[in-house]
Amino acid sequence: MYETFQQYINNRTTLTDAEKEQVRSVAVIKKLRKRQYLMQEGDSWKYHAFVTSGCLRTYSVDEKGNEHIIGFSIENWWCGDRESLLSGEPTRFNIDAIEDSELVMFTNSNFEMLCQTISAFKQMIDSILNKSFVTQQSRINASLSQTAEEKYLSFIKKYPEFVQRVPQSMIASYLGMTPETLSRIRTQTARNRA
Amino acid sequence: MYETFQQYINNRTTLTDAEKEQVRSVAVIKKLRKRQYLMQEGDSWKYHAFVTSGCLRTYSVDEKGNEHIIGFSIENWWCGDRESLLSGEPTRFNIDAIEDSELVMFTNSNFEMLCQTISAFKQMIDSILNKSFVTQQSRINASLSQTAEEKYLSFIKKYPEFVQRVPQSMIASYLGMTPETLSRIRTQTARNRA
DNA sequence: CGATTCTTTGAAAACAGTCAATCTGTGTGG
DNA sequence: CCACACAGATTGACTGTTTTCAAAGAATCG
Repeated sequence: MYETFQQYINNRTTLTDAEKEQVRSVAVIKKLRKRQYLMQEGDSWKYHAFVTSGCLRTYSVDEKGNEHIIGFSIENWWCGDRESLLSGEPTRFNIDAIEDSELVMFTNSNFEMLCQTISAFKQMIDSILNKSFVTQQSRINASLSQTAEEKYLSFIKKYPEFVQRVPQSMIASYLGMTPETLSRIRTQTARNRA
Repeated sequence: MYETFQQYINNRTTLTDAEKEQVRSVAVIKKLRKRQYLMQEGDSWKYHAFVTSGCLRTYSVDEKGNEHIIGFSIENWWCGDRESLLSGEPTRFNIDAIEDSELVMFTNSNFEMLCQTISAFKQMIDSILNKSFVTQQSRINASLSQTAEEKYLSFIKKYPEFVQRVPQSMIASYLGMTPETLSRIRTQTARNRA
């Protein structure tokens, strides 16, 4: 529902009614069924996508066929592939829906037009990119400095909402371990708490 | 030398002489001796720093005292901590010089002033942040999907200049392995080539 | 040269991955 | 409403990789 995206904007910046309407006029609603792809490896990605409901995952597939989850996107998150968007090259990643989902999408050219005409909009987007950068840096630091158990404990602390909604095997993939390892970590930490 | 930074700008955008002068007028040159800190854990970081010569590393130190290298910065790279810059919180990271180095620095407020007054400058900075984001995402994907050996081979392919300049133990830290493991990987791959 | 730093090597221990079997819960069709 | 199928989670035994600790060997710098 577009209302979710409107709320998101209202919480972050102030636009005039005309500007709000300008944004809305170029937004496209997209619905995805569970397991449906938003983007597949090899596609050329030219959008900015905002999740209003549901949950998606972005992942790569290596030569052995193993999936590696780069990120999850639930309501009020953006998703897509900046690499392909910037370079124009086909994407190395896949995005599919873990739950039935709804998105608000903008083509890149419309999105850039919005950024150029509405400076408050541009500022909001800049701020989001800055925060995403910091989040990624934290994840890199975590991957270097934490043990498997610490990674899991940090994850459930930082993203408790995902634990409920995302299969454990996908959380394992996001954390860079096998589902078996994560399962053993969980029984171990549960034992230690008791 | 400021000339290096001027060249960097010239290669990426076009500024009028007045704009160039405006940038130069707020730039501060900083020299660092090898092993000297640019930033220490707990500092509050309020700059944008560009390396004109030398080499620096950004790293965290965990509870056990182990260092984990988040990144290297050589000439024509930026360095600093966006997390502290955005949040105002003290930084979790350290930056020090691996070689005698020279930087061009801007306070955050001067830097924002430049972005606001010179739109070409702002565009250049936006483009850099976008590219950094993509680079970070690649690194996250690599950390999830590659074996230790693959990580090392990708690294020397992507950053051959670092291999010459940075101690192996620091490359190991950057790649998330111990120096011993990296050393063994190197002798192994050398054997396989022969 | 002497001191320091970095790299290599070895052996043992800790850790995570693989493969296979079993268990659990959910949802669907008969 | 039950039984079955299926996806996901757990467990066990085994293998392989990486870390740890310790010591010896290069390389670099004042």
